[in-house]
Amino acid sequence: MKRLESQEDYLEKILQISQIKETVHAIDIAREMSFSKPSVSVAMNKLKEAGYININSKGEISLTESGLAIAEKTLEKHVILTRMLIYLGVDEKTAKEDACKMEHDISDKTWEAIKKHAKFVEK
Amino acid sequence: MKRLESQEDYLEKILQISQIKETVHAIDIAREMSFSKPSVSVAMNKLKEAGYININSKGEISLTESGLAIAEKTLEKHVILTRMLIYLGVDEKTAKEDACKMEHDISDKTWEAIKKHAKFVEK
DNA sequence: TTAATTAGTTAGTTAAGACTAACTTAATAT
DNA sequence: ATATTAAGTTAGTCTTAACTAACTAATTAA
Repeated sequence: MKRLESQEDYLEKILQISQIKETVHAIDIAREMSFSKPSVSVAMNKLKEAGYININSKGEISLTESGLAIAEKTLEKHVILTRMLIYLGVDEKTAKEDACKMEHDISDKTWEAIKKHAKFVEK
Repeated sequence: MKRLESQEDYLEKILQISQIKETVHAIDIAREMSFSKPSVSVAMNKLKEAGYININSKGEISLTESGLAIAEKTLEKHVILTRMLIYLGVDEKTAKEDACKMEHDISDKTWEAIKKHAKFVEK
């Protein structure tokens, strides 16, 4: 089964929320992403089915090992791409928006190449 | 009306075909993009509706002024992004694939910034 | 001249991913 | 105790964009 762009976005957001909040609920995601509750509810069940998250009886959402791996990789892409675009002279808002779209399109090979270059640029 | 990723891909492909062939037919696009004839037929009618292409009685497809503008910009992004990724050490096949996805995500602001940097790098 | 191929269209299907409306259930406040 | 609010689910709708099946129309070949 192919991994989907929207799933990466949800997993990334779960990780981000978990970094600033004790527990993550569907409603937090809905608010953060400006999506409706049903959209998030349905998406969470798909992520659960796919083995990327667990949801306990209190509705608390946690990333599984595989979910965390995707979330971390996606977030890393987001952060570094944003930084690179800002470095190139793009304003922060635009940089974040574009990075958020680009992060899903970049293959592992390209990502390694970009990271190598980013490391060089950062010095 | 928001411009769609798939439309940019179609317009770019029409431009590419027109650069190597006298006339462009729906069937050429279908073959080039590995899409079914009906998919292309429907897509072409939407592009016509939107004013991006004309289709004459022989089924020959031509870009309008606005369609050409989008096609050229998209193709430019494709070419330069591919070149940049190859420069960064990505193999050609991967570079082309990733560039084809990324080209739709990049805002005008970011594109200007990247081009400026690309110009610098090319020297 | 009839048969076969080619190009294009129409109708209907599927899938992802958003939406609203309306429901349940649980917690909170009066 | 009852009413309200909050969280989550279910059902059904919409759009985009692909698909197959089946059609028309025009060209080409036997």
